[in-house]
Amino acid sequence: MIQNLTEHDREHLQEALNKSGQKVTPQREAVFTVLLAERDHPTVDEVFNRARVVMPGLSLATVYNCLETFVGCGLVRQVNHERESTRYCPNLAPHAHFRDKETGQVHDIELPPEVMKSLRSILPPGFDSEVIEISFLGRAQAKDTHSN
Amino acid sequence: MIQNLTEHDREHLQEALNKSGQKVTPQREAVFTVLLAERDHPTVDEVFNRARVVMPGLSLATVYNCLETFVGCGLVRQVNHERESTRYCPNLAPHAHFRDKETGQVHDIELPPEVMKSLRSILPPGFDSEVIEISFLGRAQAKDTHSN
DNA sequence: CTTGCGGATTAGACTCATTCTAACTGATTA
DNA sequence: TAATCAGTTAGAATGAGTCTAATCCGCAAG
Repeated sequence: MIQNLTEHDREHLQEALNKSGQKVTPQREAVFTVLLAERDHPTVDEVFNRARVVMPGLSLATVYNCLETFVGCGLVRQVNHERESTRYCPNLAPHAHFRDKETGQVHDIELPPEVMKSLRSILPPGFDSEVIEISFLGRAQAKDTHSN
Repeated sequence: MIQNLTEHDREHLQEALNKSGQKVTPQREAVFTVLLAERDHPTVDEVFNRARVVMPGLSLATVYNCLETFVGCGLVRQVNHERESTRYCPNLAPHAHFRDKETGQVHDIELPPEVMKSLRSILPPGFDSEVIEISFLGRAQAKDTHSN
């Protein structure tokens, strides 16, 4: 069931949008709510279907727009795996993604700072990187703790 | 200019194909040759255009087929970046990819074993991974040493 | 030989995630 | 009230990749 945003999350949304000169709209709120409600790295279609329950007139194009906006102002991250549909993830802490070969589920894997550091250290001089993407493919036997 | 395969490379191709019960064909040879000739992570289209010079009748579908076959028998790796066209890379040593934001060029970054190890160590128990993909996005000022 | 088989190749149709376009909405400003 | 402008909308367009059905070709059996 989709809860409303907490006060804190609403502020977070508003602040991020305002900072890049954009407004909070009912559609953006709905999409953001969906993302926070079930942190299972949904595809655009999944977000669309979940959000439609709450806002029937919502269009797919708007979901694309909202998500792009959120990515642009740093509210969510895109997760790409091979050429599958892009997924979205509201976890902003540095983390890698683990994709279960069998279930297709995506799990967040925390990235300790020292690992980040050792990764950055392998770049030859002259290479300056802003974004590092790390993804594992394999099997997870874990009884689903949290699939963030 | 596209050279022929060296004896060594041809054997490598033949062995890998035979091992998975497939044959060396002129098309596969042409595609493999293109991949080895310019190790700049070409897209399927780029491979197609380069190979056509040497083999005019070659079809795009065949290039897709050949590349898929090669990936299947471990001859080349796929390189995906966001949702851009898939690129192909004949470098089999463990390495990460660095994508230049400006030029779009992809560079290989060597992955020392200890970094691989530290990466594997961040997986919680129960997570078992076969493939690790690491990609950087940023800017490289390096005067192109080698863009493998 | 020549026939038949199976893997490989081919052209073109198809799929489907994503992007684009042009019209519309609704809040805010002049 | 009119003009403006960001945001939304439906549907068309795009384009990488996949599928399909026909053909090709090398080779083993007759």
